Amino acid sequence: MRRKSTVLTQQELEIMKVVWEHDTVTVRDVYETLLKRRKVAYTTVMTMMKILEQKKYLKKNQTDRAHVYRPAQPRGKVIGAMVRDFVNRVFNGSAEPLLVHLVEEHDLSAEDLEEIARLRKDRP
Amino acid sequence: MRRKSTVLTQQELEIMKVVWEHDTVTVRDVYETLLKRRKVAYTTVMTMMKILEQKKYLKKNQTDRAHVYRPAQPRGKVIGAMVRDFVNRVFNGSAEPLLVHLVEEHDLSAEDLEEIARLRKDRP
DNA sequence: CGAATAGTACTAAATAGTTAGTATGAGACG
DNA sequence: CGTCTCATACTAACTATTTAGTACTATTCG
Repeated sequence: MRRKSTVLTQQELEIMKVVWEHDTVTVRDVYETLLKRRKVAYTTVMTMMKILEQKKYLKKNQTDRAHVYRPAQPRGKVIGAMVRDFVNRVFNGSAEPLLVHLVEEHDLSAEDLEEIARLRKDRP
Repeated sequence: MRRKSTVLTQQELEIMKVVWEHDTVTVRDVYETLLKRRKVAYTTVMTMMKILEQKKYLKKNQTDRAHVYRPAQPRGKVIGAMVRDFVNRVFNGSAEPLLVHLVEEHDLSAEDLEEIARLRKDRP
């Protein structure tokens, strides 16, 4: 089936989170991790992981019995794309308004911000 | 049809952006604004606005000929909910990693951050 | 060996979201 | 007054995403 979304969809993200945590996984690994949180079928996880492979988020290599999957792209890059997509869609591409929301609605102190600012200065 | 998403979907957001810009709109107003950007049918816009009314994002009052819609919730509140949802889904609820992404991937200077921090200090 | 187990591929279908057509009615207007 | 225009309600259908069943193959193990 053709997929439209360029960034990860909700369920794809859930699976990628598990993959990034473990770095190297089988379908069973992901299945069992997800099962702890919610009911899901093994084949559902398999289907999603196949889609993720087609979309170049995962790569697999046949080790012995089961396929072994690993991330095809670093976490930071993928999440970064999601952030950029969100900023584009919701804030028409400008990050400042999002910052303001974060400061107002989450408990971010001035100190948090200063620390980030410091980090920014160190790596210009 | 039953809707699942609690926050605004992509197309719902596009329409709400137009509504917030104008504050008081008819279906035709929104339709014509959207048309400038992409092909869309009048009835499509109408359907979406009806859904938005059901979801309590819009309220309408029959003024004379056409229904007049206005936002049922302030922009900041709705966008804030979207930000919170995003932070929950992508960052498991913690805002700091999102901040780091914003700093690294968008062109946010240390000065920007300091200004936000100042704003934060003024309104604790 | 032969049954149970674990894995994959292929396929189907349910759910969510988006788009738009058709019927219908009320007011404008020649 | 009959017709044109614009608006709505209802409905249908398409696309995207998610979920999972079934058939088949290889491996394990008593």
